[in-house]
Amino acid sequence: MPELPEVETVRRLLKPTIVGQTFTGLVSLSPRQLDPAAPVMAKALKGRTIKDVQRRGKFLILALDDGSHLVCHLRMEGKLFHLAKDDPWSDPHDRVIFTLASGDKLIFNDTRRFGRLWYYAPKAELSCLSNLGPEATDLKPDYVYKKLRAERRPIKEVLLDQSVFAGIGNIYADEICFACHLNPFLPAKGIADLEQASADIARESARILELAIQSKGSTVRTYQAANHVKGSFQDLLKVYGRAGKPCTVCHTPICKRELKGRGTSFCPRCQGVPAILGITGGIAAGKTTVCKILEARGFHYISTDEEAKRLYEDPKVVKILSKIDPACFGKKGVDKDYLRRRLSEDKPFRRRWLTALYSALKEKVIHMINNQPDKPFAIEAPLLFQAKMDTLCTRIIQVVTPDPLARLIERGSKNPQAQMKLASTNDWERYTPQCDAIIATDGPRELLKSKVDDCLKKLGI
DNA sequence: GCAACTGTTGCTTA
DNA sequence: CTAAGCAACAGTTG
Repeated sequence: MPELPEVETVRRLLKPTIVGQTFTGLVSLSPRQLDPAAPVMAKALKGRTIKDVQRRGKFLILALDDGSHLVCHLRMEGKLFHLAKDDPWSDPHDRVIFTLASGDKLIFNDTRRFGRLWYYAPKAELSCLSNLGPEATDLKPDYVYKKLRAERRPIKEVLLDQSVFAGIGNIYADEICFACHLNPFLPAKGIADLEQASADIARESARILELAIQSKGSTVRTYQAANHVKGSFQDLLKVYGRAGKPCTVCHTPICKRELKGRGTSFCPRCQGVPAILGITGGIAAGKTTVCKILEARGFHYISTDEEAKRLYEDPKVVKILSKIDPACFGKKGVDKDYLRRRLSEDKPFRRRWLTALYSALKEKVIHMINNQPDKPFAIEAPLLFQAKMDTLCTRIIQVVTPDPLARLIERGSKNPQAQMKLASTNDWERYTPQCDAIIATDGPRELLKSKVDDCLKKLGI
């Protein structure tokens, strides 16, 4: 449970139960998490009394009577809690058990073993804290402005940087961006009114984090804190974990896409994130035509079919796909005939191949969008839902045509029946309920243009 | 059963 | 130098 409010909650719970208690030793069940190693730490701690429990960013600090310190970082799922003398608690994920003179124990429990504990001798510099910026609850607008002014990284990435602001993690970074009406993907220096934004960030960080502390932090996932204390701030979150649900302010569906490997939730409308339109539908429905119209309206166009073709030239993707079946790649790229046969004959192979391909495709599309976070996009994706790109899109438009076969013939297709048969695996009708709008491409082109414009207006874009 | 996802961070690689 | 990717690890969810 590890952002600033959660760590502060642990500190407040811990302090009254362990201050005044004296260490007698420790049992380490996970050697790599201690620095220095367990025997050295045990010897140093023996006989030391806990004077205070402090916090710096996401670090917990036990100040000891001789001026030495025990510092703890919980990382993803670490828990540090007090155990009364006769409590029979035991758990396979207990990593360090500190024994106390009273018979009580201090338990460090950590399923994923990401957490760390450091011991610092008296007068030693607490080096694990030395790169921390100011507390996120106590920011000066001037400082924020100075830090952001020359910053090319996306604003959310900067918020997560502990050397700039200490204590903000993924949940609260998203919440702060929402509260400040900031596009989290935008380079910090590219924010329109940076002075205003800096003041907003200073104010909202403190407000949100302190509110979260009052709620004893956020308890997300099914995770139950070992100290029996559950936070309730998850109920007050406006964007984190709410992808697909309506914004509490404007009712636009909350979107989610990756930034620096972290899921990022946001309200496209409240936060001024340019629209990402998903254009889907069956074969020869007129998706490209609609996209061309959108392009003329200022949208950047991505064709997932084109991008998928290019993926086969990307050495990284080839490496991943080769693992599934190396024989798919000859000396000169993909062996198309062989691949086609495998895809049609071998179901498990097909599933594995397509998931890998879709995942790479989605990553590529996200990359393209994030590189131009101030531009709206139209993504043509016949298999939008299968490739799980639907949450990426602020809105999804389905393009339909009454007679795709006729359209194929019109286009001069050599074997329209075969193409229709091939395309039948895309059962796009199944996904109609999940689309925000439907555009029929029958009728003249001028009419289509006005249909597209009406649709944009109706969707509030 | 497999693949993707998860609250963090720091080290390696391009 | 920066930026991205991965590793550390274990569990849950679709």
